[in-house]
Amino acid sequence: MFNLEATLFCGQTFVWQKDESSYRGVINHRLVTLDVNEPFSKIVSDPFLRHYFDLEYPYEEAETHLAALDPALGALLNSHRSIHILNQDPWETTLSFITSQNNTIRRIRNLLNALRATYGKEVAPNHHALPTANELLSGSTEDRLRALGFGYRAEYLLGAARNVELLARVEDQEDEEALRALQQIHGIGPKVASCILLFAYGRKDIFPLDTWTRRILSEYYPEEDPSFFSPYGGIAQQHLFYAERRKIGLHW
DNA sequence: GGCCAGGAGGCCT
DNA sequence: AGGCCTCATGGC
Repeated sequence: MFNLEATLFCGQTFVWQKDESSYRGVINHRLVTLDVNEPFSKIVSDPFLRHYFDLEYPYEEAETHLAALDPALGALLNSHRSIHILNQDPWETTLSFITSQNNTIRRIRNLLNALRATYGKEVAPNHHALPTANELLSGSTEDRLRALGFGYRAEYLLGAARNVELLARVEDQEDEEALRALQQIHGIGPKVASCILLFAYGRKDIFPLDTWTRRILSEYYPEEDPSFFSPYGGIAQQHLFYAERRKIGLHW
């Protein structure tokens, strides 16, 4: 099928946790539990999960194209076979990546869990969904979000909630237009906008540039820019990032 | 062990 | 170019 472990823990989502027997995550107001030993039967047979895990996308085609660009990248793709780009909920992705800015993975997870527990619906015993934009606007204030530890990101979250209708239009916009539209939201810059497009809207050619991917590019592809990987920059970026994180043991 | 400075998958002014 | 919330981390 695909590499579930890499797909869930390559940095595109913060909602999944793993224990001895299962992967667990609340996505789109639903608790999903996958057996660690045999996760794919449930995924394949569930239309929502098929879409979430992007089963219909031709990854072989993309990976063949990328492998032809550079043998080292080809080897990487082969060893990861395959990282899928999730089709996540746009609003949840927006919350997640606004929270991620200038922050560590551990803290991002803790903050999002606090947001769930405080404002989200309990969809299963002890499992809360992320709050909807309306739930956040009706239940929270900047001060309350700061009290949870969001710091200066507090006003960004509320601003995004007030402008949630912008997300509905992205589906019909080209990449460049969508990037500009998302950045109209206070607190969403190029990096967060790119992550939303790639991880919620399946824009496979979006290559989010952050401190990690800039460094990776300058180290391994000093002569290139993200367009080198076009039209699969997002997929390439995910493999490069995952490999770099594994190399230094930053797995979470 | 305790303390503290710099950094963490940016963005705004 | 600086400042920003906060906190886990590593260096002393």
